[in-house]
Amino acid sequence: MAEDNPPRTAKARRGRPRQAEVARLAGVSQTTVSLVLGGNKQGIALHAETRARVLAAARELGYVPDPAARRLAASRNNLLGVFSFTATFPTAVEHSYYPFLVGVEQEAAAQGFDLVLFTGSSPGGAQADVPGALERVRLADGCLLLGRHAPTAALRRLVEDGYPVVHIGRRDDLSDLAWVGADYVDAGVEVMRRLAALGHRRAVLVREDDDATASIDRERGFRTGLTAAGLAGPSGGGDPVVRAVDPVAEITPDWVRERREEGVTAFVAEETDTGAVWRALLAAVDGAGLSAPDDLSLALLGSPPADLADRPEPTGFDIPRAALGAAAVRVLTALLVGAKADEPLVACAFRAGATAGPPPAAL
Amino acid sequence: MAEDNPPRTAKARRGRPRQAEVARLAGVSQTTVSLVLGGNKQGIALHAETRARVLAAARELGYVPDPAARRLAASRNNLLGVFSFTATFPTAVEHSYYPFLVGVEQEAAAQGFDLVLFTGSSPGGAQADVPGALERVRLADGCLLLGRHAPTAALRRLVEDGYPVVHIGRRDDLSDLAWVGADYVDAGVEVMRRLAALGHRRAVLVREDDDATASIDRERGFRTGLTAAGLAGPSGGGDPVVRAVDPVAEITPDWVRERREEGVTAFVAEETDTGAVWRALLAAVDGAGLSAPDDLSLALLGSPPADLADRPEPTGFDIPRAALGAAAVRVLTALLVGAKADEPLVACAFRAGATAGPPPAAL
DNA sequence: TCGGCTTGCTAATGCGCATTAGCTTCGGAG
DNA sequence: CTCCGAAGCTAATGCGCATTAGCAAGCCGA
Repeated sequence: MAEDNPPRTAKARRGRPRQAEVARLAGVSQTTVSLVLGGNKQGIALHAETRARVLAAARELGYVPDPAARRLAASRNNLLGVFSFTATFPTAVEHSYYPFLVGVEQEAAAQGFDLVLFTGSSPGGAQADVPGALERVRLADGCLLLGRHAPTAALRRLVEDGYPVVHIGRRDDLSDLAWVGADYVDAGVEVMRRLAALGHRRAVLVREDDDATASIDRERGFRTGLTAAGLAGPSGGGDPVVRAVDPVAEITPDWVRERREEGVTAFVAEETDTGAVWRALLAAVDGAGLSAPDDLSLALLGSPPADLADRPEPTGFDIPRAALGAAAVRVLTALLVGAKADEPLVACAFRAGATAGPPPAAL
Repeated sequence: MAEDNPPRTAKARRGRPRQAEVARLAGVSQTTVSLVLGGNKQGIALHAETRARVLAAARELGYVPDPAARRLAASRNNLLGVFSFTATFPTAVEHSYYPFLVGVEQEAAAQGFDLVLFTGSSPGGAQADVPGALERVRLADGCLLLGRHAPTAALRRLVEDGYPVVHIGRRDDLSDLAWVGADYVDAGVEVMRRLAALGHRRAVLVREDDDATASIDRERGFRTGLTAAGLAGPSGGGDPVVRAVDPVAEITPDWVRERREEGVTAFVAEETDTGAVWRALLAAVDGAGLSAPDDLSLALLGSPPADLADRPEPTGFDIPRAALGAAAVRVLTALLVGAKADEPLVACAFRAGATAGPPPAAL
């Protein structure tokens, strides 16, 4: 396979000029060229005229440093990795990491880093955890993790090696794993505070039967807010939190009516991947012949599913995805220089929406 | 596994493992490691067991090649660059490159390349045209370009150096620049063919007063299709193509009525960044008290603006953005192995939509 | 017995740059 | 006159890898 490429076409240029060629033109050494063009941060004495000659030569030849060589010599890549455990750009928009990436890219650019996208799954769909997949991220100076299904073992290994990793989304299973997350608790408290301010006295939360940290946090926010705002659950004494295994089957018009009879005027749902809980709640309220915000108030702990864009905007909060992405980058770059990041929680933005109002006077 | 690295703490392994460390673990030379991991394309004899030992050692240490070093030594590193001249992930959805990236990521993954996103312009707007910004892409084996405002000079330089670049979107200003684009001409012809098949005899195209290649191509598609389908322009003999400098001011209800009196039953608009032309046409038709597809037919050469999602779906075609991204990757990888790419045009998908039908019998 | 072949591996080199440790000169203090 | 230090520059080295040349055995036929 020894096809020698040196003898290119006469026209084809012999590559870009090197520092050595600039040096020859300027009558100095390559070292001097590097010094001049590199800004001479080490403060080595250089004659102004020499400097000028080098600069002139560089301009004349159109010299541009080779980024690969520069990075090799400086032993940094200026690359941040983004690893997601599903395709980073899935076709199904609802699972898209796009909003996070908006923030990631902005912050990375601001800090002078480029981004490398790794895909955890192979394209064919036969993505059964390619063994070394996660290891590839070492190519970058540090890496951001997206998605819930990070293989713990592979991850632990990276972390233990001292490789800088930041997980987007709260994550407590690996003690040394840095993460950033949305402050669901605080956001939930705020929502409950608003409901109380509107005059509500009794509320329930419908959530998935799931133990994702995000769900847990949202429930905690609800409960904390409930207490803090002086609210209560149904008068029957039942738990104000309902875990729905099958929302459609459990959150029925009758269920809504029963809760109302127990004095509940505010119904809160948590955001889920599919929006199933919120959807079920809306359907049940409709089915009961009621409507928000007149007959009762609805709130959603999170953002509504995209396909419900035509429905009235839910009262609740938005997860600041872009801000989370940016925060993750900041934590990561802090790790790169050995600093410990401070606050990993990013505040959610309260969304007034149109599904909550004062409770009906009748109740 | 032995802790015989003198200088390091037992705990902290400095940085990623090198080939030299893999070699030590496997009891071979760095050369052998490079051979094994590099696929040994030079066909040097290697014992299968040695190979296995090396692979095992590499896996154990989590070895990943350094892209910069690889690039420096071999001029390739399995990385494809994506460079855009505005933020790759802009907040404004209409300028989003997301749809392209879907295809780019899929195809790149399929071909075993990872992606480097070069953060071309900073979101803050601070570094409009950092001189060397484009040069950074040389870290990747080849690069995809997105966006219209690529600095021609910097680009020419890359191309002339033989660096593989593919522009997404037709581009003829740089003779040796490879590109992929949507086949607007063919798509336009198809739309006109359909209109003719529905019974229309006279049509007009409203377009921006703009010389973007995409606009030119769409107009060409319209004209070609008009002729091919045996259609004509207004009976008055005016040009069937209207360049609207200010669509809102020019495309009025009266204008629509006049064209209809000239026998025009099909009104075609081109897609623009803002959707202004299509919007103006819809407004004018409404204003004239007419409606599509009963009183006349409307077609849109391209996709409707997102905020008009609730309006009836326009008849027309969709630009296959994901397919374009994938095609761009294929062209790029072809360039990498020195092959010349064949067909840079990707077919658009006809969209039946709901704004076109047979012309009213009265006319 | 020996040259020639094959098999299996390694030493050495260089990619383009940044960095460090010098090596000259020259002016001035002693 | 020395001697010293600053000014002004360069040789040498290494970053991590791919690649080339070549070395050491083992084997075979003559």
